[in-house]
Amino acid sequence: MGRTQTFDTAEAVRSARAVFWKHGYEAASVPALEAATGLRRSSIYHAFGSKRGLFDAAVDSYLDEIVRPRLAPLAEPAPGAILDYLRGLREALERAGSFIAANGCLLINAAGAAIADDEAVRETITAYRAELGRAIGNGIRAHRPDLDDAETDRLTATCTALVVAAYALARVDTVSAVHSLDTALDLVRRP
Amino acid sequence: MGRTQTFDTAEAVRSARAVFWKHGYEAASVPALEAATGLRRSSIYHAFGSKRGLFDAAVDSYLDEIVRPRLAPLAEPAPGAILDYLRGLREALERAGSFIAANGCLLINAAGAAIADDEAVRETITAYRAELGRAIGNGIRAHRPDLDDAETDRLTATCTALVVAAYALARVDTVSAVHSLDTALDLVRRP
DNA sequence: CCAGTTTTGGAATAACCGTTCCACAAACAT
DNA sequence: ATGTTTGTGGAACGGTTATTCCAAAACTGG
Repeated sequence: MGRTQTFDTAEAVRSARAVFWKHGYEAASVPALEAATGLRRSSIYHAFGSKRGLFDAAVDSYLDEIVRPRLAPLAEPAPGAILDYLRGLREALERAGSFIAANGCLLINAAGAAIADDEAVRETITAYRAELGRAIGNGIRAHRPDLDDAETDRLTATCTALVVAAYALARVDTVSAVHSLDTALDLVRRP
Repeated sequence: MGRTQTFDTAEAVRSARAVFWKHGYEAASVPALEAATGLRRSSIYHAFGSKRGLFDAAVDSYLDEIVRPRLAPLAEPAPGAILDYLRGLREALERAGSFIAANGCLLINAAGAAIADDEAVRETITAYRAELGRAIGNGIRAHRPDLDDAETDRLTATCTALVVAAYALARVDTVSAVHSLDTALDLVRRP
């Protein structure tokens, strides 16, 4: 073996994730990542290979620690889960201090940025959207077993798009973002 | 007076607009803007003051020449206008070579980028979303006079969000983007 | 305790960023 | 034709970018 790493990798990635989330990939400078993580350049490059490597780790961390915990309850056939999900997101978007209100979604932000020119990033975002859609579909099926397949699919597509739209505008227009989720809640509850 | 300008301002802005649209504000370098417009730095800075000044001109041009012509037909009480709008957007998103398919919406891309930290840009995007929502509302009222106010508002909000979501994912996931518009068409046509 | 291995601190790199400046070219007013 | 004003070409600016390199530090297996 050799010298042992003095920092906690997951914690460093979490700090870097906040920077990427707030500023986007291109505007997140290495000095800013150093400051946030408390690491020196050499440690970052040694551990992650490149700024891009750290970003990839941040995205994985984002999916595992932020996205999936939020979607997890939808996997179970609980009728109220979809409402809880939408209400939770709405509350997060409305709470002024919250990270998600100030910065939206790391991956949906990336979808409109230069980093999305990268094929691997595009695939990650596409897979994320698919995962979001499946989770919402599960939630809707559990809440509205009365709907037929076509109606379920339509409501799922609508609801997922409403969530995507809320994320896309979160940083810029809180009112629209929250309104988007209210509409989703309305549609899901509708007789 | 003095020496006359040798280039067409509107044409230069159009060229710059394409660069900002494709790469986003921060990733659009001044050399790239020089190459696209055919101007030298000095002419750009003389005419627009800064990279940011050129961006603002590009945004105005985007609204006047791209967004508003597309929304204009919705201002008149034509029942088919909303369907034409959604179908036109769908077609543009699906056509592989189209600029909008490759780059989405200049302003919605900006909403998730670092430039959105600027208050003036946020206001522009908020106003744009409002304009989009009003236009879609007009189109829906004309197409579905049977709906009451609450139903009209809900359908408008849903439809606008579906368009925003389509734009947000256009660069990354054409399938989802087109599906989002199909869902909008479906909802608008629904009995 | 020493040899081997890995991490860390810090300086150095070259390329690029947006912006400024100045001399020269070109047009209009007189 | 001359003086004045404005646009253009091109070099130069300081600052920042991501990345690399190397020597010193710290740990482990023998």
